[in-house]
Amino acid sequence: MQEAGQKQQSMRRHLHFEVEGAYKKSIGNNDNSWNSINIVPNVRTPSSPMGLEATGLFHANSYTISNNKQAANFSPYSPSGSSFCQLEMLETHTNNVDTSVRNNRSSSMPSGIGLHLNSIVSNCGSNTQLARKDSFNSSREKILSGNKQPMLEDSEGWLVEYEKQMPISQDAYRLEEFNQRSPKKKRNRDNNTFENEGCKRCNCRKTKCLKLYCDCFNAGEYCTEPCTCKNCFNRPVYEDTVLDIRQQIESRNSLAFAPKIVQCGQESPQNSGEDSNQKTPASARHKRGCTCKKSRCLKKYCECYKVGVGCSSECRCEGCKNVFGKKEEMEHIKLGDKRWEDASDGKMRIDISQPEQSHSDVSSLTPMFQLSNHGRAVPKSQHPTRRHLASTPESQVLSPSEMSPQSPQTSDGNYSLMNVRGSPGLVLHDQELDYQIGKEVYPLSPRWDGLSDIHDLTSLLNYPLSRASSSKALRPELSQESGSSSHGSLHWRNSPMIPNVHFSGNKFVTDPGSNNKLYNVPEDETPHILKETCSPKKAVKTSSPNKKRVSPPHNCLHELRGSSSSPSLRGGRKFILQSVPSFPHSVKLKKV
DNA sequence: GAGTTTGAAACT
DNA sequence: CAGTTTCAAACTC
Repeated sequence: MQEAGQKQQSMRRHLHFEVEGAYKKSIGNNDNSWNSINIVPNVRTPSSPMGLEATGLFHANSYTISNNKQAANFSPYSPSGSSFCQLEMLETHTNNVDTSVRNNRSSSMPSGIGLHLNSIVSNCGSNTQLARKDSFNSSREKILSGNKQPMLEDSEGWLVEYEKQMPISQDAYRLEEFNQRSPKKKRNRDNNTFENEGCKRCNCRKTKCLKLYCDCFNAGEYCTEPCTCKNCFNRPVYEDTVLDIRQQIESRNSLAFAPKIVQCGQESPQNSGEDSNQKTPASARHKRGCTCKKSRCLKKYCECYKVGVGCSSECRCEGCKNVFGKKEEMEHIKLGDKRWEDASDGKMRIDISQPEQSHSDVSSLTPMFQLSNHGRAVPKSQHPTRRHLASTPESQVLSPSEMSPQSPQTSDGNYSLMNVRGSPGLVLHDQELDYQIGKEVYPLSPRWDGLSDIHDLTSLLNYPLSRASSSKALRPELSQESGSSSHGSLHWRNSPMIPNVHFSGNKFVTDPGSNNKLYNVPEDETPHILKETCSPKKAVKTSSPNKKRVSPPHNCLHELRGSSSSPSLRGGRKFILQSVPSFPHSVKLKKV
């Protein structure tokens, strides 16, 4: 630490935190200071005065919150023994604030491991993706139970308790207030939101960035420097807090952090007799729809417009004029588009026999932009430079940032990767999706919301699991090594855009060894979080346009299928990803 | 830049 | 669960 400090400029302030011995929370969340946090491992520091203790939290403690990149970057430093870290604040205003870093849940790693699925601005290099806490729930609970740390019963209450134990936090708050950017800067921030920063940052004042009001939090990201929020808890140092609250929110609404934009093409036709826009080329839409009454869906107040999608039957908007697709238009289109379905045999197929074609073909399935731009800027998702988007056409979840005309262009490959990793897209609400390898058919639960890329079953398979944050049910690996790599195996996993990430335990982990494995999740192993929402009642709720809070639609396919006796497989269409030579370029999605 | 409007989220 | 309040972003002046 000394050395490290000496290397730093004299202006640097040092925040010390004991990684192993004490669990300290820092309220040093001043926006500016946040930027300049560096956490340097291997530095021993005095125990924090903070009363919060958490033992055994840190085993791999190196991470760096890079001020330069406006991001919290956690380096995979794992000093088996070193339990102390130094948090260096560069030009910080909160020099006396101890910071606890409960880190190294690979979740926070830039590699994309543990990326939250709902990231909307995954291309924002400045954002730190939140990790699923699931993977370390057990340890955390142990820690907490033995830690006397207040458990979250109420997010606000928890914070209150939290803050009570952190006298420093009060000062930090004052400091923060003192250093708070003036509202005047808000405009600057606004200017930075998309065009300049490439990502949208928040300006929360009262919610501590721990509610869905906060765009960062909502997107599963930590607040970063561009944010002008106050009393922000949505930062890596409060990872546990964030994750707890997220879990709470998810407990209220399991889809709270689910992708808001889905490919309706994947929705069951039955899902509606009315909601057939899924079949339309303009298949992307807002999952819950909007409820605009005055803006006519022509302003960014509108959730649909904001992300560049047309309104759908899910919307309860009034006087919809959405340039990306009016509600009425969407419904009209959906009725007419049959490309998803093979009329001759009633089987649904996606033929992506050729790479480029597959892209174009699939893209044709996601024509939302094509159909609905209406002369507006083409959503970034179509931007040629976004190779991953180009190569992962519609099947992937269209993140708002991708879809938004305002979304920034990604400067590096990160975006796409993250997007693929974290933005599962297609939502199967009512259809069984199986993929066939050779002669075997592997069921993919339609409950899985994450069919993000036909090319990427990995993504597809992983997403739902991620959704099952609290689920202990872990799907077994599909590992369809049965087929030859060229034939039976699904090549998409080899796709450059497909990270070798899979869902292990409760989080995403890189699995170098299983890079080529497929995952098969028996239906009965569907994450309970998804299962539990499968009651007809909830399904109705989901489909109800009047519901603000949405239940997982995908879980309810039974209902969507009608009230047929057996929810899981019967009554619904079954999709089979038919493998053809040279998959992934030759994959057929077959409805059986 | 201040104030207003808007609709989602949260609350009752 | 419907109605209300709170919130932060979007928008207007």
